[in-house]
Amino acid sequence: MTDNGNRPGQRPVDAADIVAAVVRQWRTVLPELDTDPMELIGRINRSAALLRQAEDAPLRRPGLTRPEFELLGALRRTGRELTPGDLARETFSSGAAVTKRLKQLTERGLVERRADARDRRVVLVRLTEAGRELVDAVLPEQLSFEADVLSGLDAQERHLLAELLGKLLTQLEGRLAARL
Amino acid sequence: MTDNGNRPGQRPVDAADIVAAVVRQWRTVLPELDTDPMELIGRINRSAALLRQAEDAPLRRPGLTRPEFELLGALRRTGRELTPGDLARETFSSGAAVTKRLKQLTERGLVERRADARDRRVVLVRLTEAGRELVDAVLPEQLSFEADVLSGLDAQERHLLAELLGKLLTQLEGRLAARL
DNA sequence: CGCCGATCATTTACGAGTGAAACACCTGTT
DNA sequence: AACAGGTGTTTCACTCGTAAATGATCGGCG
Repeated sequence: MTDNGNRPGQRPVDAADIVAAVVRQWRTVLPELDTDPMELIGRINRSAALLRQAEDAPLRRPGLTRPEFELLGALRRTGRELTPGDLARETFSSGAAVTKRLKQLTERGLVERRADARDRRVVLVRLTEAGRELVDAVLPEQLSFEADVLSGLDAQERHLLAELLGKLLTQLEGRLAARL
Repeated sequence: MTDNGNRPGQRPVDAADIVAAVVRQWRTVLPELDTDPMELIGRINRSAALLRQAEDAPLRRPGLTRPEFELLGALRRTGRELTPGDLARETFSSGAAVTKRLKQLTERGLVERRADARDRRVVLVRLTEAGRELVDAVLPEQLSFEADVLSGLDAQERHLLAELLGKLLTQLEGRLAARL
């Protein structure tokens, strides 16, 4: 494939991103360090931070935050009513956070709560018509915006990257679930 | 060309990670959606979240948060005194956050502030001896912990992944810098 | 020299998330 | 039937981050 002068003892990375610069600094100060994990984890974190910062442009227009949108999205894609507990699991946030978001989204008329008939502890949450319409309107914009942001990579690179991250994620999910 | 049916093995989408499951849900509900960006961005975000959640184990022992450690690391790897403004740029956080962290780290005796002689607006921050020792003690542990977390991928996959993310990051940095 | 806009750090007010406690309710056991 | 323990949701107290305002200082320009 690409031979980028992968000489042993010398690193293949002449990349221009910030993480590469940071790693170079570390190596000049503490040369015996194994900096490999930084190159990967640092880049994942940094990419996520950059994406989070910019990616939400189409969401901000209707005044949504990303966690709010993910909550609405979970309801939309499952197609059924979900409990706050379900939503906490689906969006990987605490129950308390879900309660707060539900409060706001209810006030805006995007979701509705109703009591469960059989078990009165549980609350069932569903999208209102307005909520469903909002998700259906925003999601394509958001996806096209994201596609644009990712357009610096060609389709093959994107798929390869997604595949590798999927593999990593599968491992992490198993490994970290075990630790909890 | 995107015949991404549910045939296992043909597309890389038979992955078992959570993002794949989410994408599958979206496709059954809104089949006309181009879900490709989700597979990539979703996985980046989710990986970052999972890593953040677990990765900091060696940091917590000495009672450090990750942002605090990154501040100390910036001082250690540059080898010079930095101003709060520098630190804000290096750690990608707001100036106010840096001020708060400096307060705590100063109280713990890990960093020191001193006034700049030429320009009395600026403050120069440096590691104390204890701070330097702490970074040097914790960093190898942290890196080895991270290497362990990443061990589900083999070396070749890790390097390929790091390389692709580096390319993405380079693009994002340019693109998003332009938007600000 | 003295003012004016710019720059740097800090303070302030506030919003959002978290873990733990509180509350309501269910279920199996005696 | 009553209770004990478990589960689901909400509330509470707290921490952390941010944006905007504040205060101090610099540099240039009339």
